[in-house]
Amino acid sequence: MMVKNQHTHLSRRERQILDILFRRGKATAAEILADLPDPPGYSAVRAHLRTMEQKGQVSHRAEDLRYVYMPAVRPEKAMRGALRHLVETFFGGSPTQAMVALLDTHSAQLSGQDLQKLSRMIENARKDGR
Amino acid sequence: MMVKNQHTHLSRRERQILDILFRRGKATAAEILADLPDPPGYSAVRAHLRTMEQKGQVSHRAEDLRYVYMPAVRPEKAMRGALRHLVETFFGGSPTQAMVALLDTHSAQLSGQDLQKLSRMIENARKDGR
DNA sequence: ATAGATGTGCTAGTTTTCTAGCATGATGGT
DNA sequence: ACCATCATGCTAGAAAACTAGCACATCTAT
Repeated sequence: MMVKNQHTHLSRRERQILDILFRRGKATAAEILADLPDPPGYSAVRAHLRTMEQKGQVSHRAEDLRYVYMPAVRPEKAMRGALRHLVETFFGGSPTQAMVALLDTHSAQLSGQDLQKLSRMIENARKDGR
Repeated sequence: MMVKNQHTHLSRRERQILDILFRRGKATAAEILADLPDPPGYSAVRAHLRTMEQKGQVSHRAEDLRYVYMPAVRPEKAMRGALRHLVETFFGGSPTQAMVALLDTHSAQLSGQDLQKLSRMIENARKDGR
């Protein structure tokens, strides 16, 4: 049914809430509220969650007498979409450029072990490629 | 003045428009309209651009008798923010994971040459690291 | 010089988003 | 048993986003 970027329809608050859910995996209304920038009232958050559930963006289950919400789309899938969108928007569609930037801006957080792991992965990709 | 993610305040349309501007570098109202999903009227786009300019999100200059718009923040900077946000949201803050995913989902578009280049960069990073 | 095409600015209205407040039910401690 | 606490559902109003339409300016070709 070709729903487009899925990401570009969301309203401001919806996007913020979904991001939090992706980050945490799952969360209660109160937890979401705590993470929200320019936090509104508790009621507002719940109202959003309810409408988002209706639109099929999140789902909930009762747990310990309260609702725990989670994204309705598989994180894997959302991640791929976000990645593609970012590569498209800032790197002219070149994943290589994106990786270079990643390496560059986050180098401080990369351990020697991480780099080794990456190195190996890349070698494998090269072998597969030809 | 500690403006937060900058990205999370934007309204739906504003985000769409800014993304287009980052992708194209600069664009006229008509070009933006052409790229916009669920395209509104031409007037609506111009109105948005005007208010966005007031808010300091875009700037324009006259060129060939028409206005050409561009992002007001340096693409470099916006890119870093977007990258950080994505790493945070989907990869638990681990740039390595992000790179793995990138390698994974875009492998088809990566040439042997690209991979070689990456390999070299990573080697360099390792040397620097210790 | 006049009509058509294409651009801008501005205003005002509709629609969507966002929010608070109130009514209600379950739980747990005193 | 009762009150305080914390949850939910729902409704209605405020605020922001979104949009179209009109008036006017400039250029181009007839």
